Amino acid sequence: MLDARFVRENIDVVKDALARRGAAVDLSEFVAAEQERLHLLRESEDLRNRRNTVSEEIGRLKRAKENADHLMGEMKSVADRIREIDEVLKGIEEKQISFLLTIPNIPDASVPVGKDEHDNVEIRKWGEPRSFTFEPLNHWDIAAKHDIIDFDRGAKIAGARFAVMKGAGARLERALMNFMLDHNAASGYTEVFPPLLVNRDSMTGTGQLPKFEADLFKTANPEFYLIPTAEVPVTNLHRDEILSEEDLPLYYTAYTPCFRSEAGSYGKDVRGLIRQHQFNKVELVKFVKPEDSFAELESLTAVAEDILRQLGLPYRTIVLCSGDMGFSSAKTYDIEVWLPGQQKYREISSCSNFVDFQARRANIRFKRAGKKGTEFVHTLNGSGLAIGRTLVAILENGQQEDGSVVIPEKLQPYFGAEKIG
RNA sequence: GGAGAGGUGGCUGAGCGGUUGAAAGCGGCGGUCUCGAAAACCGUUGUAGUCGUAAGGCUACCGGGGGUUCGAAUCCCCCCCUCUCCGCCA
Repeated sequence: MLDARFVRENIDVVKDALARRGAAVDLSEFVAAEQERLHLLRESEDLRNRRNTVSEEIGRLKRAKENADHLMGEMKSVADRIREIDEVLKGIEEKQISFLLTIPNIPDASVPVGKDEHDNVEIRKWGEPRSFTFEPLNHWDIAAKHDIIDFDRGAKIAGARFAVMKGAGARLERALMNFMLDHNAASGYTEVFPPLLVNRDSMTGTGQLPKFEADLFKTANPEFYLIPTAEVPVTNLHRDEILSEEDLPLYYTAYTPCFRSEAGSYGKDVRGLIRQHQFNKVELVKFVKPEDSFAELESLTAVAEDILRQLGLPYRTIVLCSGDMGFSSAKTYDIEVWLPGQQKYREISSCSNFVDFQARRANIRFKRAGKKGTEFVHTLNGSGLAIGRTLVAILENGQQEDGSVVIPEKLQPYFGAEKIG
């Protein structure tokens, strides 16, 4: 969420920034409401001041056994007027907050301006896509050959876009989870295993709500939301907290299943493991001081990239253009892994700096030693990595002419074998 | 699921209708003392909004939301959370 005062004092900055995102937002109504709000706020506070003073006087009179009826009568009407104003004020504030909650973050100046994914800019590339002496298969064909992913039974027991991992497939899923967690922990991230169901406040804190309710799964009674990413519970770890300067930076890593209804994505990646309603992911989350956050984004992205290097999977890193970034992000790098089955780089990680956008929503602050007041922390996160897609990449990149799949060396101790088949 | 207890400042803990933004203690910060430190003593120590160039003023906040009242941390209603006991369960 953007700061109301910042918006009213920087209308043009906000307007320009949102235009770069392709979001044409009309701020005039907001600004008018803001003026009205400040006006009423002053009136209400003046009246309260009067009420406080006079009420004290009434107390004094009563203790002295003197009559205070005329003052009490006057204060009754003052109280009524305060109630009236506050009701209007409350209406304005609610409207403003729900408006601000739907305004996306301002892109950082270093983000390339662009309309959609075609305007993203590649900034790094690692590894060479392997040249095959045979026609490389899609992961679902490889999986079928070894009977390690059962899409049909996934559909039977749950529905479309659910899969059952089986035998070496299940084992590979587990091996990747442990490998990634160990890797991230060794990079200085504290491992956490959070709740997978969260309340509405948490979803609002990280920006999923109120705007993207349709993308989420939700329980009926009592009402909980299934997390679409560990970013939600882990970032909300410190919601409504004031951290001290020496606590920062905080680094967390978490494995969780992720649940996404992905409304509107139908027709895309209908086959295979790429787009599922439930998938596993290891996440990286940081809480940092504002002046460090862009350097912290670089180092976070480097940790995620290193996982792919350890696994020997070719990838490239792109910086998302202003029009393609997520709602809450100020700057995002996507890491894309090479998939021979598709002859394409596909997203396997998304690393973002949210600056103070989530921190303001979730009220996560810190206090500098020796300084008065508090500041919002900056939050960041990135996948490190999406497990299902990593598994896809291993199957497709490791496939051999005889149909077997070579497991990356660093993963073999976790997997317990050198190859599948 | 049933029964009970409770949620107050960084922490412990008083207050239960009128100088209470909140006693007291601990902690933190500054100072006196000391070669230095400890102890002791003195002072200070919440967050946010708003007005103001500033100094500072005002307003709000005692789990959250409503209500009663001239006035609420204190009274009433609803909700949330924590703890204890019983039941059930991995």
